[in-house]
This record gives sequence, structure tokens and C-alpha cells, in this order.
Amino acid sequence: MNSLSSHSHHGSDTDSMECSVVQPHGGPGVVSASDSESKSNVLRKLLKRANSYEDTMMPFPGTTIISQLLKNNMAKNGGPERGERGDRGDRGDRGDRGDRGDRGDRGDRGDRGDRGDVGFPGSGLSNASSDAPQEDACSNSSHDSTPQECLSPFGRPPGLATFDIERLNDEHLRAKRARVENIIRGMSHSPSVVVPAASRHEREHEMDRDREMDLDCPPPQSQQQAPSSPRGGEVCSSSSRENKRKQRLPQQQQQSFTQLVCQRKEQKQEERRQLKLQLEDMQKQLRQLQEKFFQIYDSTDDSEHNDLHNDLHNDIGNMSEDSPARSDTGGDDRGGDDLRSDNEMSDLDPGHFLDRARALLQEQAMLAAREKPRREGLSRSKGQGGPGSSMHAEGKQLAETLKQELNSAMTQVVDTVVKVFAKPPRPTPQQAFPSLSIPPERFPTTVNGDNPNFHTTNQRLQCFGDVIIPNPLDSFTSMPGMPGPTNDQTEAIPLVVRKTPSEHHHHHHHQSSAVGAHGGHHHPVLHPSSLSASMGFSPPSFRHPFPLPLMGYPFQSPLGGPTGGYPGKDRSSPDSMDLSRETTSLRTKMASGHHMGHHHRSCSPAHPGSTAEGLSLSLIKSECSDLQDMSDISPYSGSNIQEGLSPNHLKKAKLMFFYTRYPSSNMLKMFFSDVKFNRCITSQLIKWFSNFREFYYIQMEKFARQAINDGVTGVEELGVSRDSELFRALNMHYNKANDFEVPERFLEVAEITLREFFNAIVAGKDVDPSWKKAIYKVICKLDSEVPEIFKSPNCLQELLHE
DNA sequence: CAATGTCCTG
DNA sequence: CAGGACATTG
Repeated sequence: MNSLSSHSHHGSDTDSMECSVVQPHGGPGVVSASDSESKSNVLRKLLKRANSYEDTMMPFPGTTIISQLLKNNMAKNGGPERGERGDRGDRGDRGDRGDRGDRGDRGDRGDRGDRGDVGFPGSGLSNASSDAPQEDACSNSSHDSTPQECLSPFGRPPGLATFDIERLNDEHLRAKRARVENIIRGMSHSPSVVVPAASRHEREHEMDRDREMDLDCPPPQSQQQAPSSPRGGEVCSSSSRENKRKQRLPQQQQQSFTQLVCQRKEQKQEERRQLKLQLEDMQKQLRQLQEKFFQIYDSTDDSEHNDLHNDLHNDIGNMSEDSPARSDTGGDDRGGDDLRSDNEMSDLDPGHFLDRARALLQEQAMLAAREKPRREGLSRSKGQGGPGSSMHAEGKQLAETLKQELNSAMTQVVDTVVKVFAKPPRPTPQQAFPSLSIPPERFPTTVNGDNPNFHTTNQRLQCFGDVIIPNPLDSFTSMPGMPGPTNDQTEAIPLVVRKTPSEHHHHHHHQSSAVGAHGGHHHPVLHPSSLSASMGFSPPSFRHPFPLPLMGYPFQSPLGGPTGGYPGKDRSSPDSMDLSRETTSLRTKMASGHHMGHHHRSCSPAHPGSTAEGLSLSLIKSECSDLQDMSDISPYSGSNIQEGLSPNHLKKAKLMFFYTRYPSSNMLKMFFSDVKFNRCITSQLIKWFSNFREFYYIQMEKFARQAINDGVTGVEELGVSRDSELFRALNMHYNKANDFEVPERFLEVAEITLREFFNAIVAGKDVDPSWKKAIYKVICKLDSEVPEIFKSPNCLQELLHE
């Protein structure tokens, strides 16, 4: 009904200026029709195309390639357009605070998992895969500034409609135009964008399919257009975060750690948000340009104009029909698929994409330039009388500004996009490349693939030859499902903070929790010699730090992917490791700051009990820089040599215990060549063995006493075989997965130990407080050589295979 | 003093 | 398993 009128209303106020500027051309149809025509054709096509893919991908206002880029970005960021989260509404008030609040409870965050993605820089990308979870992740903020808000800034096209109407007195044309616009708008989900109810009515009249669209695009949720609202507080939020963190710190290093990670994430989010804003601006500008184009078409050539409309109609119609189906697919795999989806874009790789975008931009710029003169002329001829006359100067400026803005924005966008794409080329899942895959068998630490979504992307961007192989070994220490922070007692996951339990292995596994970036310094190289020789394959230390993700060469991500795609046998435990690694490394780092041993006592504040807290705090302070680095790095570096003992290392240590109960620190260094040793690490390793021994001796004593109680009289009756209870207990502890063949020698030693205990107890030596020492002395001499294979960082894989 | 190791506790 | 206390050794 009055849709039009309302339109005009809007338009006149807001866009009057722009409109007036543009209008001129239309009328006279002046200007070199030939030139503009060819150009316009091209442009038109581009526009059309852009629209079409947009639709296919997701609803977005008639924007162009840029919008696509934006979309991609957003999608990746996990800021799926319509966020469904009820809180959106209130956001205004809470601002970042709100965010913080959410994150405040790390706990629940952790449960949801996924923080991982957010965490790492690449997260943006990886996230693509995991849309849903992402949202809550640290990216609430980004979330806020999602499309809806984005749109609002554009000021929607009210203005557009306006001038069109004015210019085109023809009712028919006007109606058509409005329709088209509405449709486009509707498709693009324009909630926030004012889609006057009236217009909708109109649409209903004419096209039923529009309804679908409407449905698709639920009405705006009363968004105030304050795109920037949430941003301001970032800093504050971080500080508050800090405080919070500090307060909590004491509880667990984990928490502090987490917090740090979180901070990092937040920063990234912030960056992302800013980028988004820029994109928004760009979109706005693009929209304006588009409008101009339309006008030109209309004015210059009716037939074309009609065609255009028709085309649009067709496209739209198709889209509406397809939309349902597409949406499904789109929903499933958004990550890299966005780009292709359309025939034309199908093999679009980022490069093409960018090129295209650039081309478009140029064209637009040219067009704008051409327009300028026209405008000028028109305005002059018109004189001051017309409404648009006043706009003259402004129009010029606008054009200039627009051009500049577009250029700069484009540049930024391009960079951003490139960065994003480039970022985490994480290894893809093994299944994905059967052909490529290299013998999966040996890969150093666990490798994991992560989200499949990336396949396409990765493939395109970089032909990854990588192969990631699932390795079954990990099961070793298996951390059972371990969903939550709960640690398996037996398994040692030291201070490790489990990054995120989230791994509910979604089918899609987006999860990519591995997150993070890693920046570590990497470690020189292990001693490949022995290893490679024995292993016969690629150097273990081949992990490169994340820096060259783009490279095509294969690299393995040591971190197991939580995403479970483990084909291998042991799906049970594998992945968890990656998470822990990060933490481990961090922990190590922290620890390194102080002397783990006795010294840290002094460092710690006052209470002995609070040592942890003090330590954490001081560490944070002193090692702040390091931590930051770490956070960036951690995700990828996980297995990368360097600092920190991973769960795999623990596993390995346990297996080594079958050979040596009292390894010297030197020996440990030899066998853990992929670890950067420092006091802490050394101490930790020693401590591990100490703990192993403790357990071992406890078992021995227990069984010895049990034997005595059972009436055993002579040591002869004591034996340790693979099926004895004692062995079972030990094996359970050191070789839980039972995928390692315990050396016979160990059985002998165990038997000897048991007998020693037995004899000592029988002899009543156990009254002596240090009666065990004698036994220890005996046992320590029974250490046997540890197989060379243990020196290999990859040893686990090897060993486990057996 | 530093490195190791044990014992105990969480 | 990690921390911490404590003992031992060189």
C-alpha cells in the first residue's frame, strides 16, 4: 500500500543527497551510451553473479563480492548471521561486560569446548567449521556485530527506492523496481534493514515465493543500529578480565592459563571485529554503487533495464526454489565451500576471488569517475532549482571519497582475507586424501586432522601433500573419553589444562580445537640419526612451527585432533593430547621461570599453601611475554619439540620404565631428544620416574605381603608372569592400552623385587624405617638398556604398532 | 648448594 | 601425577 510512500519518505531524508546526485544521469540518458553500456553490461553481470552466489551462500543484501568476503570472514569467525541467541537483544547494555560475564565462567566455557577454535589465531578459519559452538566462544562480541547490525549502517536502501521513484514516474517501473529491491533485500535477510511491512505486502501480491524468503529472513530483532556499540569496551573488558583472572588464579594454574588464552582470543576477536566494521563500511559503499548502476541501467537503456530486472527475477526465483536445498548443504559445510558453491565460482580459489574483487572494484571506480562528469554537467544544466542541485559539490566529494574508501577498504579486506585463508592450513583429515596419504604408519606424535571443512580450502590454497595419519598409538595413556577437566588419575596429565573438553566429536568435527597458533621457537633438531635410521622414515622433528602454513609441504600436526576422526585402533585416547600439550608447554614455561624444586618456595608469597598462586602470579608477571607468545604458538607447536612434556612423553616414559627404573638425567635427555630440557623438564621427568617407582614398589610390597598372608613360605613360590595379578596391576599402570609388549626382563626384575620384599618382610626388616632402601639398591642395579627406538620421538608409534 | 630420591599429601 | 618437605650425597 503505502510501501512506496514510506520508501520515499525514508529515502528523501537520508539519501536525498546521494540520490540527487545520481539521478541526473538517468534522466537525460546522456553520456556515452556505448562506453557505459559495455561497462554496464559487465557490471551488471558481475552484480548479478554476486547476488546469485550470495544467495546461494547465505542471505545477504545485494552486495557484491565484497560481501562475500565479508561473509566468509564472518562465517569463519563464527558469527553466523542470525545468531539465535536470545541475548543479542540486551547486548547493548552489557557491552563487553557481557562478554566477559560469559567468559567469566570458564568452567562452562570449557565444557562447551570449542574455545579452542577461538583460541588460535587461525581460529577464525578453523572456526568456519564450527559455527554453532563458536558463537559463545569468545566471540560474542563479534557476534554482535553480525550482519544484522552490519546492515543497519548501510542505511538500507531507503534512499535508493526514493530516488528511483522520483526519477521514474512510470508506475510500472517503479513497482518493478520496488519489487526487485524488496526481493533482494528479503533474500538477504535484512532484518535490521527496514523492510517496510508494506513492501512486503506488495511482494506477497506478486510473488508467492517471496514468502519463503521472508520466512528465511525473520524480521529484525529490533536492533538498534549501533554497530559500534559493543566495541568500545574491549580494553576495559580485558582489564576486568585480568582482575578476575588474578583473583581466581590461585585456584588452578589452569585457570590462569585459560584466562591468558582467553585474552589472546579476545584480542583476536577484537581485531576481527574491527575488520568487520571496515567490511561493513565497504558494503555500504558498494551498495551505493550498485544503486547507481541500477540507475544507470534504467536511464541509459530501458531494454537492458528490463532485462536486468528479468534476470534478477529469474535469479531470485531460482534461488528461492533452490534455497531450501542449498541452505542445507550450506549449513553443513560452510567453511571453504562458500567460495565454490556457484558454478562460476566453483573453482574459485582465493586468488581468483581476489582478482575478481579487484576487477570489480576497478570497474566501479571507473564508472564512478565517468559518472562524475555527467553529474556535474547535469547539475549545472539543472541549475540550482532542482533538489539535487545543492548536492552537486557533495556529490563530487562523495564520489571521490567513495573511491578512496573503496580502494582502501578493498585493500584491507583483501589483506584480511588473504591472511585468513592463509592462516591455518591445518592438516586435513587423513580420510580426505587417501591417495595422497603417505604411509600413515609413522608419524611422530599424534596427528590429527581437523576439520574437514578445510579440505577444500586447503586443497585449493595449498596443495597439501600432507598426510596426516592417524596414529593409533596414543591410546597409550589414553585418556578415556575424558570429556571434562577430570583427569584420569592414572594417566598423567600433569598440570595440563585440558583445553577443552568440548570435543563432542561432532560429525563435522569442526572443533578444530587445536587452535591456537603456535609460535614457538622450534627446536633445532633431534638426533635424527639414530631415529631415522631405526625408523626409516621422515625425521621426527619435522614439525615446523606454524609459520609456513601455506607451504605445500606436508607437516604433521602433532596435536591430535580432537576431532575424532581416528580410524586407527585407538580412538580412545588420542586426541586429548593436543589440548594438554598446549597447557603443558605453558606450564613448563611458567615453571621454568622459577626453579621448580625447592626454590620456588622462596619465590612464593607467604603461605606455603598458596605457593601455587604466588607462583602463578609471579610467573604471569615475569613471563608475560613468553606466555603471550605461547598462546599464539601453543596450538600448533604442541608436539613441536620444545618445551613441555606431552602426554605422549609421559606414555613413553612409562614404557621406558619397563627397562629402567632409575634412569639418569642424562639418559632422559638422550631419550627425550625432542624435548627442550631445562631444570623443570628434567625435574619433571625425574619426578615421573620417581612416581613410577613409587607405584611399583608399593605394588611389590602389597603383593609380597599378600603372598605372605596367603601362606606362601618360600620365594620359590613367588613368580611374576604375564598373567599374574601383580603384572596386571603394573601393566595397567604403565601400559594401560596394553599395546606394548612388556620385555621379559621386566618380569624378571619384578619377580626379583617381589622376592626381595617378601624376604625382607619375612625377615621382619620392615620394622626398620628405611628397610626399603636396601631393596632399592638392589633393584636399581637391575636396569637394562633401553632400546634405541625409544630415542626416537616417534617411538610411540613404532612401539605401539607392534 | 645442587641434584636426587623418598615419603606424604592432594 | 604434582607439590612439597625432607634426607642424602658429592
